[in-house]
Amino acid sequence: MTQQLPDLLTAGVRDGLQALYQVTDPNLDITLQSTRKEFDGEFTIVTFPLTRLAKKKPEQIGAELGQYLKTELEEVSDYNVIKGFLNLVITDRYWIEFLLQQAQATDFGRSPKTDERVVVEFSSPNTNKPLHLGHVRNILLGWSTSQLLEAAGFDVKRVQIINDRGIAICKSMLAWQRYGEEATPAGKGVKPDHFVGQFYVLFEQRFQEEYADWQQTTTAKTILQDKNPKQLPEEAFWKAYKNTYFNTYSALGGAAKDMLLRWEDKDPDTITLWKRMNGWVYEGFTETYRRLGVSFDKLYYESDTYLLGKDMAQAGLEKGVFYQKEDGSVFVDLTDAKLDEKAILRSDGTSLYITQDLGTARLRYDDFGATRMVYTVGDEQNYHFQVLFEILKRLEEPYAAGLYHLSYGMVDLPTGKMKSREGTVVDADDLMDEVIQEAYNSSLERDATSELSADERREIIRMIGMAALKFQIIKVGPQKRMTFDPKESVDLQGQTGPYVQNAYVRTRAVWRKAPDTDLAAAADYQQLEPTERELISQLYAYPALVRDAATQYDPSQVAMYCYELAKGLHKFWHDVSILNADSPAAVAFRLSLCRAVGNVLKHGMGLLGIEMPERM
RNA sequence: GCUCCGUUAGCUCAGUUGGAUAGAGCAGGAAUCUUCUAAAUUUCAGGUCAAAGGUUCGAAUCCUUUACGGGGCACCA
Repeated sequence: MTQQLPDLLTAGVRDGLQALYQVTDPNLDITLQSTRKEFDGEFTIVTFPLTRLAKKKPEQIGAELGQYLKTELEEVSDYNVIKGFLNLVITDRYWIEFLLQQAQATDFGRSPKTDERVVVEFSSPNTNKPLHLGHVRNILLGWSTSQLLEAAGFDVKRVQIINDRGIAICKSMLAWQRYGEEATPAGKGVKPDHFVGQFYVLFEQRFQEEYADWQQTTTAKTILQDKNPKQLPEEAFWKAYKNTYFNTYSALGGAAKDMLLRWEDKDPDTITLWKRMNGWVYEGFTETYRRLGVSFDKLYYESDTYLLGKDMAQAGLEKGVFYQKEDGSVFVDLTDAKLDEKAILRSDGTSLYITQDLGTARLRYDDFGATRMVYTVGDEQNYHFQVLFEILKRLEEPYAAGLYHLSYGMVDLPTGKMKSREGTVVDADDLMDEVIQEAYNSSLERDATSELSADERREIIRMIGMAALKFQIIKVGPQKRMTFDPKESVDLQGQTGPYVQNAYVRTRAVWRKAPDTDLAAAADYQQLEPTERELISQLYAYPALVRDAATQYDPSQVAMYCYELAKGLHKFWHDVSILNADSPAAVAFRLSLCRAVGNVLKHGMGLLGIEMPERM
């Protein structure tokens, strides 16, 4: 049983083609796929592409090849042919031995560890407001991908870069300084990151008031007349003009910019205030991360890294990858890679966003020696990462071949885009509260956990709510833009986290009832029921699925797999009796099957950061 | 204007390197709890895979054009 079935079968097909038709093309691509549910068998060979080589009809090839494989391979018990499809049935003996010998292993699905190191970046918030639904998708995606890479054998380091400086945090600071009256989160009883966010919102409000007043001045009226060539309606014009107003006329805008300058000059009072307010934010973030069940190996702060990368700019110049313009600015020409010319340093020699990213990449390599780096960042930055990776490649950085932008689509609400200015942002903490409340409401109709303590029940309800939320988000492929309805779409039934949890709980319940069963009898089990055969072949596919999902950086595949496996378990549960089965062999075998399925469900959901309760 | 991405059932989503009659869940109709947890199972209904053309034995999948939606095109981040 050392050789995997797909390899064994394709090798068998090659042998068969040679024996039957004298075909020996080593480059021949044999199409092997898993058999659809409505047909008998577990693996299917597509014979259409073979017609040219064998010079026979697909049905005939299927029949001849099927007979050959049935005779030559002990693992193949039967076959059937439908048009150009040869469906192969694997013997019960093979499946039974696989289940009892391999699928019971606690490390089933895990690849052997290598010492290849990968850095996964995710979350990377700004420090001016609390985390919201968009961050939640980023965090769940980044976390589950990091788990997936770990299961695939990599040594994973999880990091985030915290955008702790800049004009945004200065707005919150200014608002607190002017209107906060020395208030503190503890004093107000508000979660500290939300507290800071309130001042960010307050700044925006005051700024809008100031802007509205200013629009009545004669200066403003002149501007509206002179600088509106497209004849936009007044409201639209002012909306478009807002940035210019902030930067040129606004007193509040000026004050915020002054604060940023003082921060850059390391003014002690400004730094003290900055540290204090960021401290509040980190306290709040820590709590949110804890509830989400994620953690990091290292945090990078933009205040430490925003000047990095100048040495990379210098190195690039020396290598001739970059060039300097007359005004002193440094550029890279990527037009031959179908990208643009991109600035690396300003004419005054200061860094840009991309410069910083070059420096940070190098810093991570120096910190961890990672040969791969994954950036979990929204798809609006696709172009930025193309440019970044291309530059790093040209600089011949040692990790350049292992860079990956884990790009994901925006999360929309049923009402449209989330917009912080319009107050339509779904807050991460509120969202978690809501789903857990929903799980609680739902639990009131049941009594399966009534004999447990209040604490234990609360813990189970928390797990169910979080599973619903996480599964809902992770099951959607990363690159896809998704719609999330915070009220209605957190279902607890059907294709959901709790559905999978329930399947696991069933596998545990049956074991609680029969803890001392002698499992040795399982080896005597002879004939598989259809649902058993289905479950085992699903288990069989798990290790390859984890590897594929990891190479594609796609946790949604694991989510879909867990759902399908849970569905198989539920059907099995409905169709056959476990503890009251006909023979001791059947009881032992089915208990073993339950254990293997339970292990895989727990492992797979664990990769997604979803916990499994013992009861629910 | 240039460029990238998306469009599959009323809604939310799957759909492997091109393969069988395009699949799930929710919502709607109908059944199934004295038996290992009914957060389950079974069943009915629901489709011009955005549109047109092309390649192929075979296209939701690859190519071209179009429509609609979104992103990106700073010495911003």
